[in-house]
Amino acid sequence: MAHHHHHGEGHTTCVRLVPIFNHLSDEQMDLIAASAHTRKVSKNELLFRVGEKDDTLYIISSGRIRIYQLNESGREQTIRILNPGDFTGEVAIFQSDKRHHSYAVAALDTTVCMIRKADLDNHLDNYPEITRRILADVTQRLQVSEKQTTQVGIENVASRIVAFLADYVVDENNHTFVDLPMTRKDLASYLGTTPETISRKFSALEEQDLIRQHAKNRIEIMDLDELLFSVE
Amino acid sequence: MAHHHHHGEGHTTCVRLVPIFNHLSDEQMDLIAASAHTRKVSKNELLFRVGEKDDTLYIISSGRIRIYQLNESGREQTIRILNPGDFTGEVAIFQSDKRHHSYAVAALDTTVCMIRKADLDNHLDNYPEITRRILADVTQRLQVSEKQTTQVGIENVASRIVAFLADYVVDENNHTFVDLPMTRKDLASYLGTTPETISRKFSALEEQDLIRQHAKNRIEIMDLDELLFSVE
DNA sequence: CGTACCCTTGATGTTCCTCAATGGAAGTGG
DNA sequence: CCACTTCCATTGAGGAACATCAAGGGTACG
Repeated sequence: MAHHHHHGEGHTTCVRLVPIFNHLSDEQMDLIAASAHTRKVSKNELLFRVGEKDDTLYIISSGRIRIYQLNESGREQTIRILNPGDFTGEVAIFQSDKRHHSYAVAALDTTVCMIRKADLDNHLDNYPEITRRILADVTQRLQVSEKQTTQVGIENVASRIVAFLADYVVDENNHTFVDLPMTRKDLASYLGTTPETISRKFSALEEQDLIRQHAKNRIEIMDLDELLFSVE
Repeated sequence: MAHHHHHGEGHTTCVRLVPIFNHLSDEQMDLIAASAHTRKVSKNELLFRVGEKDDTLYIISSGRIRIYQLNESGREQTIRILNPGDFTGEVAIFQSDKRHHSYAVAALDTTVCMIRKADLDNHLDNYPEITRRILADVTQRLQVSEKQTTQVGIENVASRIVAFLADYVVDENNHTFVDLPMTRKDLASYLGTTPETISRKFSALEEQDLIRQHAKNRIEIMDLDELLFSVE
């Protein structure tokens, strides 16, 4: 282990952070951490882009990564937001096509740790449970992605916004709040619409006294049930 | 093995059909087939529905299954079409929530073979490679699902249709054809639109001499590049 | 202190959905 | 095999939802 100390503590931290590894013993996690490398990505910097060859598993140590796709006219569809403990890089696992099909950009200054496929394969052989956990995670993501497709495909924008808000509510002192984890532009991209439409829908919900916009990204939900009902 | 012959040959057939098992030896596949059960589903019959508890892996032996979701107003979003050799049932693998989040309906008279989670877990323990292959498949499906989200989110209907057609082209005698694997209604559901809009877009493409509609589900592509270009 | 980006609101236009009517194909039962 | 029903596909008319273009003010950041 000692010869890896020059990498800093980041590896150990992020390996312990992520559910696919944290069933292992400390010694086992240290072994995995030893195979990891750290990369810092500044806000707005790309971690990878469409078409790039890559066989790396990325684990977010701190910060935030946004995964998106792009069409010919330049419009973005945000696929996923990665927070600390989340990982991506199924490209490294799915063998027959190792090119990225999405862009990954840092939404904040971010630190990721990376494990190369050769090392990961070793770990998977040694600890088959890791494969099971990755499978559980990817399966969960598939569910979320299919739900997103359905939302974008058959719900109107108001419904999509409300469904999104409902996923992010937290309760504080008998009040219900949502702290938006992204700008309206990014929210629009995630919900398959435009910032202008997001803005208008929020205003409309506020006029109906269903929500109240406090700070820019802090929204109070007056009555969640009523809000959900209003868009059916 | 002999005591399983009364199940018929279906099990063996479908276990051999599916890429997640066909790396195994005949004897190993026979063992897995022995744990499978067969179910016949008539056209338009549901295989499972939203909210049902279930811990089964379904492998399509023959026929076709359509997976879809439903919103409160009754609109359908088709998520996936399963053909022989395809499987579904990640619900059986992802542990924490074992309820279906989609409906599965037979688009044709269909035979599926089913493996229960307890048996599957056994197989996964005995042959870790199966987990890797399932992971590869789910990862691939995640890619497709994310692409579908992007299509539905930021492309107009004409683009979605053309992208869909491009995925299904086959060449015959110097002509390019697409045999639509479903009705326009189902295609509309898959593309997040309505049958009327599908119909109109096809007519428009035909007026531009980009396609020609022969039999109901047989479409000739006059020039694929031109067709792709026309919607950019 | 300026610049750039984000958010909001208005005016306008397009896309696509909804409702409705019709013709045709496929399936069903006599 | 034909009459009947049912579903599918097409086309039209109308309208709703949303995108686009444009301009304004607010805010963060160098």
